[in-house]
Amino acid sequence: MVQLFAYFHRFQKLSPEAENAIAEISTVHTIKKNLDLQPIGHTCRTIYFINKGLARIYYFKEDIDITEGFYFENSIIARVESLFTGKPSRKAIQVLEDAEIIGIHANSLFKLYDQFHDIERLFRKIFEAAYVDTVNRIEGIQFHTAEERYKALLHEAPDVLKRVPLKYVASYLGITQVSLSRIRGIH
Amino acid sequence: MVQLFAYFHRFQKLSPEAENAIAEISTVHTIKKNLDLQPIGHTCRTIYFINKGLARIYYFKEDIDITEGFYFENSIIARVESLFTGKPSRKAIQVLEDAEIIGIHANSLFKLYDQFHDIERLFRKIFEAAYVDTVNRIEGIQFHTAEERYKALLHEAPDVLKRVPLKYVASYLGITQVSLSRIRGIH
DNA sequence: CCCTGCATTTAACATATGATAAATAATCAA
DNA sequence: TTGATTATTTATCATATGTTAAATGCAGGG
Repeated sequence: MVQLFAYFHRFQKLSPEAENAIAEISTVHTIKKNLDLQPIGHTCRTIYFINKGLARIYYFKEDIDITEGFYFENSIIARVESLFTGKPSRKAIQVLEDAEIIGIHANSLFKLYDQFHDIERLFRKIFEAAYVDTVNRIEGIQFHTAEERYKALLHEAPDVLKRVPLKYVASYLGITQVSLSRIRGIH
Repeated sequence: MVQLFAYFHRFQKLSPEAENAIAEISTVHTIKKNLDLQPIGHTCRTIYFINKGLARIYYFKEDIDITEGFYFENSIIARVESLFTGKPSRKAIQVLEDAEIIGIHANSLFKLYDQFHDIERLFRKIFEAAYVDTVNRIEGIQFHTAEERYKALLHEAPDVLKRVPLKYVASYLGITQVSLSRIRGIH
C-alpha cells in the first residue's frame, strides 16, 4: 500500500485514520498477462491502482476491438462512465503484463466521503486531473493526422510502443493496424 | 440565480447558508453575440453558468479556428484544463447569441470548499458528470466517419445545427467546412 | 432597399486512410 | 527445436476527406 499512499500524497495529505480507512476497503490482486480484470457488461464498483504492470480499457464496436486508453504503474484506472453513473459498462479492463493491482471498493469509498472530508477531496482532485487529461486528449485527436498522432504518442508515451502490441495501439490512435504499420514504415 | 440553484439541486442539496455563500461570489453578466467572454491566454478563474444564450470554447491550431465544444442554457462552462491546473488557457469562450451568464469566482469558491462540505460535493459531482461526458465524446470521435459524427450530432443535439454557424460545427466534428457541406448535401 | 462582406455550397483534383489479401516475423507450447 | 498460432508488414486498390477556387446565398449597415 506504500506506493498507493505515496501517489495519494501527491494530490492530498491524508490523516492516518483516513489512510487506515482506505486500506481496510482495499485488496491487492495479482493477475496474469492478457486476462480481464473487469469484464464487459458489469457495473464498475472498483477503483484500481496499478502497483506493477500495465492495463488497457477496451470495448467492441461492431466486433472490432477498440482500445480507449492505456494505464501504467502508479496510476488509477476505472471505467468512470460506469462508476459515476451506476450503469453497466460496455468496456473491459485487461491486463497486458503480469500485474499487481490494488482494488478499492467504490461504494465503501463513497461512504468514507461522509466521514473523511480529506478522502472526498483527494478523489475529487484525482478525477479532476483525469478529466483534464481527457480534455487534452480530445484536442490531440480532433485535428491531427494519423501520423501526427503516432509521433505525439512516440514522444509523450514511448513506453506504450515498447510494451503494448501494436494492434492495440492502432485502435487507440483511431486507425487500422495496417495504417499504423505503414506510418511506422516511413519513420 | 433561481435557475442556477435549480441546476445545482439536481446534483446536490445545499443548505441555505451554502447557497448564500455562492450567491455572494457570483455576478450576472449580459454579453452580446460574438463577443469573447474570456480571451485566449489568460488563466481561467471563473466558472460560468449560462442562464440564456449559447457559447462555445475555441482555440487556434496553426491559425485555424477550432471549436472544442458548445454549451447551452442551464449548463456550466469552464476551461477546466486551466481552472484545475492554474496554467493560462490557450482557449477562449465566445458567446454565439446575446447571453445572460452567471460567473462564479473560482478561487472564492475553492475557499468555500473548506467551509461547506456540501459545496465541494456539489462541484465534485458536477465535474464528475462533465468528465463522463468527455469520455463518451472520445468514444464518439474515435471510430466514426465524418458522416456518422454529423448524424449523431443531428440526433443528439439538433439545436447545435439550428443555432450555430456551420463553420463552427465543422471543426467541432473534426472536419473542414467543405466536407461538412458535402455531407449535408447527400442528406 | 441596396451594397458589402460573410457564410455556405459546389466543383475538380490530390491525398491519406481503409479494406482485403498475402508475405514475413515473432511468440509460444509441446 | 519444431510446428502452430498470432502479430506485423507489405502490396494493391477503393474511397472518404482535404485543398483550392469559384459560385451562390444571406445578413447587417448605411
